[in-house]
Amino acid sequence: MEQVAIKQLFHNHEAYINKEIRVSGWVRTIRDSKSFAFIELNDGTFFKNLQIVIDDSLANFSEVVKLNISSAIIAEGKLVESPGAKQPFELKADKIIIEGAASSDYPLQKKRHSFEYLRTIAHLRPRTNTFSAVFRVRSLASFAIHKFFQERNFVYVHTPIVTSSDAEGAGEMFRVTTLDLDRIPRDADGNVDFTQDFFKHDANLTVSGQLQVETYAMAFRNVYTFGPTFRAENSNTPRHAAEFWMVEPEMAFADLEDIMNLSEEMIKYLIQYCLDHAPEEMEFFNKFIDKGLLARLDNVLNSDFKRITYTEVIDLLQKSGEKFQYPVEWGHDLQTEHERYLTEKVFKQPIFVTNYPKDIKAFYMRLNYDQKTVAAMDLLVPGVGEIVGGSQREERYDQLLARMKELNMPEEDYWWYLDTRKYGTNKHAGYGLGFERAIMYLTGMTNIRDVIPFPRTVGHIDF
RNA sequence: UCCUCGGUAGCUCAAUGGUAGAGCAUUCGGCUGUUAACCGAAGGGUUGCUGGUUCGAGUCCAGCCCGGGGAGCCA
Repeated sequence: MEQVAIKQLFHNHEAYINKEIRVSGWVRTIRDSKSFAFIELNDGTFFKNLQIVIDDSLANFSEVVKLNISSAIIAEGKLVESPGAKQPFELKADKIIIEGAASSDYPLQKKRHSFEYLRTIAHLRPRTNTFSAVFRVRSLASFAIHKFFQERNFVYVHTPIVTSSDAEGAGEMFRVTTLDLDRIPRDADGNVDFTQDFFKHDANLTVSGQLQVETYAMAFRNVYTFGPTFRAENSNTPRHAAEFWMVEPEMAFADLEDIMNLSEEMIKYLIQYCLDHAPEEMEFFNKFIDKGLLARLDNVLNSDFKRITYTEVIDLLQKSGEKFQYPVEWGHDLQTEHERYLTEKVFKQPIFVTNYPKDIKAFYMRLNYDQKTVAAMDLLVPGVGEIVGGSQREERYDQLLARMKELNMPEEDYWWYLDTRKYGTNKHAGYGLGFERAIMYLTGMTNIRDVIPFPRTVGHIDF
């Protein structure tokens, strides 16, 4: 007898109709009467459940109808057309094998739970509709990222997770050490003696693979990283996590315009891929999580992202007549309220804001000819905020070194980075995409903790 | 870290300073095509913790703990 995945049934049930098949999975719900019952079975391969019909001719009928939700069973029988309106077919089972019954204290009920509660049972929440949909989309989106870049001949580079220095001042870092914290070795000056540590040097978890990946762009031309990133910031918001994934493409012989085009194309590709490969899940999000989701994604697919300079944004905000809590002034970074006003009130679509003042951006960004701004871009989207941040890099050796000295950065730590500007430098550019923020945007989920299987945030490292 | 809202049964939520409740889940019973099935019954509570005000506190006050949202920082 053929073991069939429920996904196969939904995609091609004609091939199985009136045939004997075997399925296996977890019970989502059982509706029973005196002499017959319906079981909704989910086998993990598909968002929808298979309805199984049983009657009391089944040897273990009375035992089966008493099973609790999430019990694991194997069912054998004939796939038949269903008289019920809500499903085209169902399994008329003549044998149910109980693999593992779920005990009666199983915490998930058939009605809805709050996301807050589900976070406390992160090991069980993938069995719910919402999280099943979220994490299938997350999987598809990861694959789509690779597919997008591989189709364009980008080389995937594994940049290090453990690093020796604060790569770009991107944030507070997690320290990596094997030193005995109860007996920390000190040098003559009383500082921690890292020569006795594992690497004979202080070490941290990466906050970005950008500097390393730039060196590979100088060899392979177009490259990308896609991996975990760590920030030890004490930020407690629905958009921040201590461990998250980032996609960082880098292109040689490319400028700001090129990476804006690339990231716009990438976002659209991601959306299209998920719509094509998880239509049931996307439908579910649209119906239960975010009513305007599909219309919004459709709008994104069919429009060009707006591009506007920082200076124009400041002008626009100042002339808007809108009351902002924080003053709008050239030289200050845009506040969340400003970004929201732009994306949600004015443009209602993703926008690139470009050419920020150099003093509010990172040292490696290319200085524009006005000497005041750098060739940077942020992609802002309604509801989520900044989803992509990128720039054309400062490829001029003297210019880069001068900027590093201005910021009192230890030149000797960056000798290898500076070398790229000595040996065949060229204009190049790249960006970072916050993968979880992209998932939030794709699904309509509003908390980053609900798009990471086991989220790590300040004070939380359960599971 | 700051601001703000909240914490009542396993879950989702009610309860004017005066006997702590419902739906779902659980257990038991009923029901011949259900669709978060339905009908009946039962069990289930130190109302986050500590202290205070009061004849009387789930409700008012203070401190603490935990959670949500907003801000900062960023992706």
